[in-house]
Amino acid sequence: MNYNYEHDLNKGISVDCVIFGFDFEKLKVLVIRRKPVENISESLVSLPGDLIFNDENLDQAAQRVLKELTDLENIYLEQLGAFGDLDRLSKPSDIAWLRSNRAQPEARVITVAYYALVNLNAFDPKPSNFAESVSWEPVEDIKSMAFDHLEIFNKAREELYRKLKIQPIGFNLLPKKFTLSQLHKLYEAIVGRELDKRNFRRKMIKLEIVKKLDEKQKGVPHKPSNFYEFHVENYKRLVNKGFDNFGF
Amino acid sequence: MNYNYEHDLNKGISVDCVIFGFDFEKLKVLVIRRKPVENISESLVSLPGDLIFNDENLDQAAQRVLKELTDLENIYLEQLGAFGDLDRLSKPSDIAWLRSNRAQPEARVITVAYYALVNLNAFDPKPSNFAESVSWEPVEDIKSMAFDHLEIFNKAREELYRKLKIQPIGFNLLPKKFTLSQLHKLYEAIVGRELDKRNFRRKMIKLEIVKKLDEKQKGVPHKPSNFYEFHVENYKRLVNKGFDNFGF
DNA sequence: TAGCAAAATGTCAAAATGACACTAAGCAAA
DNA sequence: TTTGCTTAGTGTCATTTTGACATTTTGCTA
Repeated sequence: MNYNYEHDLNKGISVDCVIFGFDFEKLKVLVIRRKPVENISESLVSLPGDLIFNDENLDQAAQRVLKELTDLENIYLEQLGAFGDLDRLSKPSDIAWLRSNRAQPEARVITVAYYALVNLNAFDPKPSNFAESVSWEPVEDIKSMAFDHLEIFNKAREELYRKLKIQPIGFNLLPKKFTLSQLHKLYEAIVGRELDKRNFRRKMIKLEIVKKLDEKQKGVPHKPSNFYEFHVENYKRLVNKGFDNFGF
Repeated sequence: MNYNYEHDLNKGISVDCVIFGFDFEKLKVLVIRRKPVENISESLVSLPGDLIFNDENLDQAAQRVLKELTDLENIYLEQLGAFGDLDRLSKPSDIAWLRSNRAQPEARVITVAYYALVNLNAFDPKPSNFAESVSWEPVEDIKSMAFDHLEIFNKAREELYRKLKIQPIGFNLLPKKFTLSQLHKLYEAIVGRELDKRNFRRKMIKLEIVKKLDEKQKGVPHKPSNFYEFHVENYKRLVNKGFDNFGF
């Protein structure tokens, strides 16, 4: 799984991935802990990321690196942007790590960040390479990260929120069959506040992005919820077109 | 104006700028023509862009490069994203140019693109460095560009359109005093189709992003238009908050 | 069979949208 | 001085969308 000996490593460019998952309760983000170095005990979480190869596109690099560190693959990653501040690798604990992990630890490195939304239950992350552990952390618990990853993470959250306002969301985060309550919770988790249940359902139904199925929850100690699935046609159309504001 | 001997050039990372301007008629984009090399006569236009230095941030690099090539400065540039496809520098005419302009013409280079909207009349671009000429071209006339600049340009136009839908626009493209017809034309230029005049005015006024001034056009052979200015407070608030869809 | 828990549903007033056509003002030419 | 040209500016109405709000339904469990 280590390609370093077969490819020409680009020592000035890395990729980092912000992977959001949803467990029907909270919005979470996939983070790794790096294997400890020297006598540095501090162990900030980081986003999965690494240097790119010179013979791969940025998108491919993101896919590869994510796979190498967490074993997740075939995830639709969207680019968030490039981060290249001069001080992005300047925390003492990060410098120590770079010294023991990089051929040119002092090199200036810019990173291209990617983000994705996934159905948390459909993936089973496993740490490898320099990742000691991988875990899903509730987004609201993330207070600090290695490198400039907190900045990247915050940007990704903003982007997610911006996206939510102009197109439907959830296709990649929910199972094929889901309930409107689950979709509702997902939106609330991203928006960060309560949304009126009736108005939410009305909107989703009017936009025709969901189809009601002839199947209900079973074994729940309350009125069972109806299952829905996404109306793929309409969903995609709205992703492309965006919700209309003011006719344009 | 050539910093190359004072700074450490990063040979793997460049920046490119998509500068949109508006002349009250058409939406335009700032392009340069490179000084010709060898016996290559083909002269595709390009976006102003060049390699970055290792001691500057990406944002700074974009500002500097834009200044060096076109003499434009103090422009608020927003990042569009990174472009790093393996074949982005593979057109024959581009290879010839790289050979005569770059220390490592075969090097893999990714670029970080920026875009901005400016009041075309407030700037007077002047070519320098490897730019032979600089000009404003109507966006609809752009059919091909050097490198992968057409792809970058198209992405920038999409981004501009996306932006228009969720926040007010025009603050940087119009003079301090402007007429609602000018704003209307600007929107039509970006959206690419006609927008109902009355509904447009109603919306702008209701959003309170413009303030009516006590001043009219003079010397026009028709009913003079009233001048307006932006309501900075409300404008900024809406830029941050975005237009609401569905309460979130 | 009583109680619990979450699902599901409807109404109404207010605001926003979209479609649509005529009058007003200033200048220029006859 | 009158007529014509050109763009600015304005209002209405029917329809749709929003936002606020409370009760009933269903299935399970004790």
